[in-house]
Amino acid sequence: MREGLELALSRHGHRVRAVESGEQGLERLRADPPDVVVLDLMLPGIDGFEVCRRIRAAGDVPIIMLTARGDDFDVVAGLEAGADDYVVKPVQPRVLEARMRAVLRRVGREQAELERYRDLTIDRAGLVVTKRGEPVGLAPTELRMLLELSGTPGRVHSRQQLLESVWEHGYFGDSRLVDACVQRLRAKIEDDSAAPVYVQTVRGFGYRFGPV
Amino acid sequence: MREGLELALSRHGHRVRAVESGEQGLERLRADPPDVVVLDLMLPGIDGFEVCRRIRAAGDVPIIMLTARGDDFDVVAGLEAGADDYVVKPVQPRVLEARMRAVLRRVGREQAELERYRDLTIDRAGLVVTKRGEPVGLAPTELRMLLELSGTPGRVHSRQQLLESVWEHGYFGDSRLVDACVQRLRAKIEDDSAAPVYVQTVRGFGYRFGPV
DNA sequence: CGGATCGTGACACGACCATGACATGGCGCG
DNA sequence: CGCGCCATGTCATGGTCGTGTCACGATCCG
Repeated sequence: MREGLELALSRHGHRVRAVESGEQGLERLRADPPDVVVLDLMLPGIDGFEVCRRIRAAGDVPIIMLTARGDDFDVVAGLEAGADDYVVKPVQPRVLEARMRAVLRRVGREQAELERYRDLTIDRAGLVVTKRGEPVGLAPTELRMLLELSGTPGRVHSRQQLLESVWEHGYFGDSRLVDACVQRLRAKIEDDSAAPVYVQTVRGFGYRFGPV
Repeated sequence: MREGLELALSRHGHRVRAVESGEQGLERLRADPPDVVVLDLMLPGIDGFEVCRRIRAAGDVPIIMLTARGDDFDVVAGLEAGADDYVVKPVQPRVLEARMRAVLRRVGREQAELERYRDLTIDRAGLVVTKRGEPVGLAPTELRMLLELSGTPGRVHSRQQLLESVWEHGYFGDSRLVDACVQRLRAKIEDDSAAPVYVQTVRGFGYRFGPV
């Protein structure tokens, strides 16, 4: 069953690390904490409840328990031991995955695709930029500019390239418009706009997103 | 305690109807049978056992009893009166909820998986949306819009994407139609539509379901 | 030192969106 | 079959904020 679940979840894009006992699981947990733990109660060595309590004592990693069908005592004991949810065996990968997503959402750990650059994080899916955890209010064009530049960090983008990629409707105005936009962008994401860290000027050529 | 449980269970997506006496409960039961009854033994008027027997005589609604700690007599008498399970006071909402789910599963009435977002719960299987436990009357298009947005929380959906996914029959009208639909949706699920919590505007890009 | 390049701030126009009203059409109910 | 309600698409309005432009000052380079 373990191998079956590992295969099914892997095929759905999850990184799965399956272990064979509670001891291995706890060790693995210290080395590389996962986003969610799926814990069977039937274990060799220390039992599932004890594993659950130890995981809960060590941190707040969400836990989904696998229990035998109809064993109400296990369910209640499991939840009291600190589990976040339970799934009865035999388990369908689809159901387990739904519960995993629900639990992850509940504890607010939905794994977003976040890019981090020093104090700056960029969420391309949600179009949210945060600086030291605080969201930065970027205007649409400023945001497109940042996305374009940060899409290829370290590469210099000419003003003409930026005019075409950021201003989608073919634009043939003053290329100084790019300067103005960069300026406004810097004012919002840089600590000291006189010494920019993220959007750097390459005199005579254009702009570059750093640090590499 | 009644109000505390009502609040806690409502926040977990259950529709709760609390009453103050056995008579009220029995009356309510006839008018709108619930999926499960949580019944305290300490009641004004007719006592809990009698209420339990009458409920059992009227139908097969599952009953969970609240008993004083360690009172074995109550437990036995309660189960003989027809209760399906019991929980000792003081009761933790989490424990009660686990028992409720266990009992509902036993009688084959497990409710569908609910997604919770603050005061909002979404039942994708039953297509029911509730706000603070009260069902929200959404129009078909509004519901599809909410399901589409909340399917990938935190992700920005462009108006074009929404037109294609929510209005299945390829639609090429004014994309402002999306605005109107969002507006109507907000009026029903947001506390303050001027400061939306669930459906957020991302100026220049589209809409996003939050909270992140 | 002079010219080119870039940063900075001000400002006015316009894009973008919320909001409400209104016409239409579908569906249920009598 | 007719009526009425509700959902839906369209439009107009108003307000907010983003954006393009300009002028001036700072800075860098030859």
